[in-house]
Amino acid sequence: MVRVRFAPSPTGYLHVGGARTALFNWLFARHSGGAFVLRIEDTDRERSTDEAIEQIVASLRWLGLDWDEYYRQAERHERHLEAAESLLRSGAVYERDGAWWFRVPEAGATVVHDELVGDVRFDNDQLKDFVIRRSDGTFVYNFVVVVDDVDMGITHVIRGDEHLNNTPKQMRIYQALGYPMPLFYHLPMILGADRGKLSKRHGATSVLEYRDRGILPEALVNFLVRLGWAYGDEEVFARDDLVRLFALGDLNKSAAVFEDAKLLWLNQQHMKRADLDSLVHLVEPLVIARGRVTSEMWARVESERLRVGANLLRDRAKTLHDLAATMEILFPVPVECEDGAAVSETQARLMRAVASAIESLSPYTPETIECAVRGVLEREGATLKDVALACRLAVTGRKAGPGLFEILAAIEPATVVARLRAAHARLSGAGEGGS
RNA sequence: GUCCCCAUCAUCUAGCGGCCUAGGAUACCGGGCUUUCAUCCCGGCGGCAGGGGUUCAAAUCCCCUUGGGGACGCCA
Repeated sequence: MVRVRFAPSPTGYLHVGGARTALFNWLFARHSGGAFVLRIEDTDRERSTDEAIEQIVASLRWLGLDWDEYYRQAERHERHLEAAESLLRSGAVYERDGAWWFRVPEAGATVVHDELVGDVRFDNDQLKDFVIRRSDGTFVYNFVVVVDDVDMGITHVIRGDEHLNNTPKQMRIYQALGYPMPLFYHLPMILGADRGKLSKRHGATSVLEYRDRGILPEALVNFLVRLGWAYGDEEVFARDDLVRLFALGDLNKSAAVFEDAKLLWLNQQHMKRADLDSLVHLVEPLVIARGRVTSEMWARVESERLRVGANLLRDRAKTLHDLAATMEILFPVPVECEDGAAVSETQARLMRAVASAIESLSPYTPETIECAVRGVLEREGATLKDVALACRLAVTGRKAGPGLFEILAAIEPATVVARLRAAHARLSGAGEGGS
């Protein structure tokens, strides 16, 4: 039975590097039908905070990484003390200045068998005796991690590269306690664009920041898993695919740079594939948060209209915020025109004609709208190019967007007609002294 | 400084001795489609860090150099 754990220290938010470590552990557990344990490593009472725990939990939940067991390391103090006392009795540990020190022999070497990196040899003379229990009575990471991993039956320790140098110390503890060792996998780091340690100056590093930027969790998961793992030439993976295909043997051992461009592309890909109702549901609070559409207005628009609109608009959005911005036009709010081409008097007249032609259309569909508009154009001797931009601008406020007939059909006819007439009045009214 | 790890296009990667005059993806640049933008499709640009070996044959194995990263806490 596979048992793995993710063991963050609650000293800050969950960053994308930690999230990827958690993801690999979770994928391996789910792929193998094993257990995924979340263990909060809060033995440093100075730096651990409850807020950090809440942030980490919220991040994992948002990513969809569910755990089967949950532990707080600080709550296992009695058990740690018991293990440490046995080492004190056996002489592997001695007390000095109130702290408990683990004795490391100077001769020989300790070889770490890492399943990813291979055998790594550390000469023991580099290892010095180290503290396992502070003088305040609390225990130190290198000791408790071993006791907990053994007690929790962890079979595979999959963790960040920075722990490779700690592993020989931990191995000595496994040996002193007479415990069997798990398999070790030390993952390469995620770097910033300058190949340095990923930090704030590279942009967002917190998982929750990506949520707030309108990234879908499945897109972040897809992006992170591809930092160090590949399945042939495949790029876009649904969560189920990952669980099915993931294998530790396919992990890469070189560090990867985190770059936003591909994440945004993946986000678009996942938005294109997303269930429409879910997408509409996700974008609702974002639209309302923009301040122009109220929740009452949202509730009044038929859900089918929202689905159709979201479907048309999602091909043009990299993030949920992009989608929210364009979804606004589906509601009866004043249109704010971006700077556009000048609209001629002819175009203004045509818009009025279009408004009348579609005013009482039934059914009101892209096909019937196209038919009506083309009828107007034919009578007026104009082409679609003559009115498309003007109508689009009048109705959506933008120069670019979905096909004209599709987007007109997605908006309530009364709103469309009102916007066309308002634009006509604004344009021709100026010449007639205003009205 | 000491120790450890890593090294294929700008970036993510495929490659696990012959299938490689190195494949895919993002980004970028062209073209197609279209009422516009996007999606989509087609094309282009672009890489095995350098040097030694081993081998009939090396991106793939070994060594050195260089470069990058990490660890050296009574942090995790």
